[in-house]
Amino acid sequence: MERSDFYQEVYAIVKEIPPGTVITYGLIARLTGYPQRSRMVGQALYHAPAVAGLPCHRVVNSSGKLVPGWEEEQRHLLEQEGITFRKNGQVNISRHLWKEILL
DNA sequence: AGGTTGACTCACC
DNA sequence: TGGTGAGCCAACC
Repeated sequence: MERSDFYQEVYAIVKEIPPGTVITYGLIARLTGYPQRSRMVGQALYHAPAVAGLPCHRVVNSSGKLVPGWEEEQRHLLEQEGITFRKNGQVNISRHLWKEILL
């Protein structure tokens, strides 16, 4: 499996995340068939071309934390979709997780 | 070639 | 709940 293939799979999954839901790096890694590569999912998104128009603001880590250095704008985008946050500023994952993909 | 780094996660305190 | 430490893996010095 080439790096670009893995990246493309990640992008394909992220592209399908419905508005108003979120998903974690670990879950994306699982869906690609490489459950140990959660860190690589982050790399893929970091290197994702802006023109791809991916809803990468809907990807958060397993504790609900936002992307380092992008918290403010990301939070706005998520709030516009109806995502709610906890007191500590982290996404309320249990409520908004994209569950359909787990079936 | 070997050490460091990070958009991570899990198991334990 | 929240913090910490170990495991993780490919990219990048």
